Amino acid sequence: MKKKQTVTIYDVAREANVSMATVSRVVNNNHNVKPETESKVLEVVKKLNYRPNDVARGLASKKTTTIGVIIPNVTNSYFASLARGIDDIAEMYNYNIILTNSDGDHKKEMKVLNTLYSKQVDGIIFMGNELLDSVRTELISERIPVVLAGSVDPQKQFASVNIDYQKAVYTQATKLIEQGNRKIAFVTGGLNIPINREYRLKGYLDALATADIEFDDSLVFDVSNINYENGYQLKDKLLSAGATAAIVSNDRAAAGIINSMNDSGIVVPDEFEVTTSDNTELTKMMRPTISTITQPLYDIGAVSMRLLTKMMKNEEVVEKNILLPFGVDYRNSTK
Amino acid sequence: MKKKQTVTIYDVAREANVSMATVSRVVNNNHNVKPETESKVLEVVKKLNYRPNDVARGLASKKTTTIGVIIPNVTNSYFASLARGIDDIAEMYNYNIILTNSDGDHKKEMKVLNTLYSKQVDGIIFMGNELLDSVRTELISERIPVVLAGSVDPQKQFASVNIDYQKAVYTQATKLIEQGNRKIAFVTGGLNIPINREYRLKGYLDALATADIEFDDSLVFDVSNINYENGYQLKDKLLSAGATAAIVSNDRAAAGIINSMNDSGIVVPDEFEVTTSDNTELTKMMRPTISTITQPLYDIGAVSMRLLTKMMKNEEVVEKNILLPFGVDYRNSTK
DNA sequence: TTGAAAGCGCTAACAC
DNA sequence: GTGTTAGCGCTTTCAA
Repeated sequence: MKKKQTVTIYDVAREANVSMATVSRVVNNNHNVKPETESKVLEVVKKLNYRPNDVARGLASKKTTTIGVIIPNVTNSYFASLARGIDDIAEMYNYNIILTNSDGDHKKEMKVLNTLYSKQVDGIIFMGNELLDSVRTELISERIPVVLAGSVDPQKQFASVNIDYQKAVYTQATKLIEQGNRKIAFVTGGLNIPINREYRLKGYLDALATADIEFDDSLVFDVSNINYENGYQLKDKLLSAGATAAIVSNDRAAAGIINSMNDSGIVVPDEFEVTTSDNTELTKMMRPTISTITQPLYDIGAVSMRLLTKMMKNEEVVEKNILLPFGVDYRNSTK
Repeated sequence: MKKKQTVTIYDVAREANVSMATVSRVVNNNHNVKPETESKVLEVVKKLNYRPNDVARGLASKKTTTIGVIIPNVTNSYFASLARGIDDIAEMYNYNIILTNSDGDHKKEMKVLNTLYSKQVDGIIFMGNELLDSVRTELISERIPVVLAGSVDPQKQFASVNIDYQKAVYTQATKLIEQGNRKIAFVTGGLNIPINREYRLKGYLDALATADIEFDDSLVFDVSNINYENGYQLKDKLLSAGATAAIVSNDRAAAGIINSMNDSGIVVPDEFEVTTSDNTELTKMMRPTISTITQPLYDIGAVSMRLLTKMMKNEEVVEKNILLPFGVDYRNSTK
């Protein structure tokens, strides 16, 4: 397979009897070109089937119109939804995304950042549960715009787009309390992670405090690798801790808990209530359907990308830590 | 935010008292360099924190170590799994992927292909249900390697990685027939799509023929936009056509059918059996769990990428249309 | 084993 | 409004 012979800006210039600079102006919609010249150039562009080489452009202009997206795992529909929002807006602004999976592994994050920098990306959207110091340092080292999407940074060092997780959990917990639950389990994927420790857990604690319920730390379940299987395994512990409801921070884990309850004859929601937080499609497909925080996942991605375009173009950014509105849907896993 | 001052190969050369060519050789692991020279250069590289500029490299070498991945929708876990396999192998071979969503829209596919070509990608992995002629033409026009992942091309014009869909459906249908079903619905997302028309449907017909059951076309349900909701709506039609089982080509649609059956008191699998084909996580989370073809999704992506690396390096490719082994898992949506 | 030098295809001053 | 020209940072002959 022989590679196609490429048509360059020089070929167009020669054929149209103008200079390369003029062709460049036309191709880049620079208006300082006489209409007749422009149409002549355009004609030749079409005739020769000229397509600008973005790599050469990138080298000359130091802009690649490519951004890096670091995602723990595309296979996780929470992140996939964000990625979709990002890509759509990127396309709208003529950017492309280089997508890389990190598995939330800091070594991989470091490595990936380095290759993204080598590729001269114009900006970075970072998703991850945690921002290790080394990664943080690396992230600012190149001095290109960075936005955290659906990922919190308590230090607020970076621009970010999220919902108010603390308030969301507070709302869920309060509702469960109003329904008579006094022992509500809090199931989370690692309290070492800021989003869980600094926001979700606080929302839970706030609700308890408001209702004058004493905090019982045996009701906090810190499941480091939170997934369906681990959720499924959790049933006995939940029950023996005396919990009558659970606030879960991951849809698949919530599904696991519900299935394992039902599989052993415990009726959800009558005997045990469950709420979750991502509103992935799964929450509607499960029986019972799962009550959940409704996060605008696509929008979090979309807004992140929009914010990044502003930063890349040095436009004014009024608020760099954006909180999008959220909802709480009560479905059939709660009374 | 001022952009960081960049260290170039020239800086390293000067500081190490060698030529740019030598630095280039060292950085690229070209072995024709005296060990002492090499270590001296490496030292300076480290000291100056030199990082090669891939854009400049790409311009000079005409290789970007970046490939384009065209995917209908990352949000669909079938494709997300493929994408994950692709990215992992890409990383292993030091490639990055530019990911773009096409929604299976041919206009978008054309547009995206053009921007990928502008970005000088070294290869393309294409996913999509259908290969329109215009897209086909565009796909070969640039003469760079292309692999279809989880996407068939009856004309076998492109390299591809798939499973034997015909045989898979044949296996499922035969099993349902053995269990006594005579009226088996075939639910598919568009017979205009080759994979459904040329492979899946044929597998279904083969099974009927083998069992000497006459084909009844009122049992074929052509749902163009196949998803959970449309599956859910299908129940009445399925029942009034007299079907006692359904072979569905999409997990979410199968979930919809099952939920709607159960929601209206029809017991799956006792009164109606369902099989599906993607083995996404959902099939295990549903109650009843769904019997399904088990496709090695991750591997399809991984093998596609591996194949592409071979093509990009002009290595010999023994078989360009790869069929990976599949299985059929019988779970609780069948007797 | 090393260096010199010519590009790769484009943009961006700057000059006219 | 248009052209000239000097790079952008690197790879790759070719020659030594």
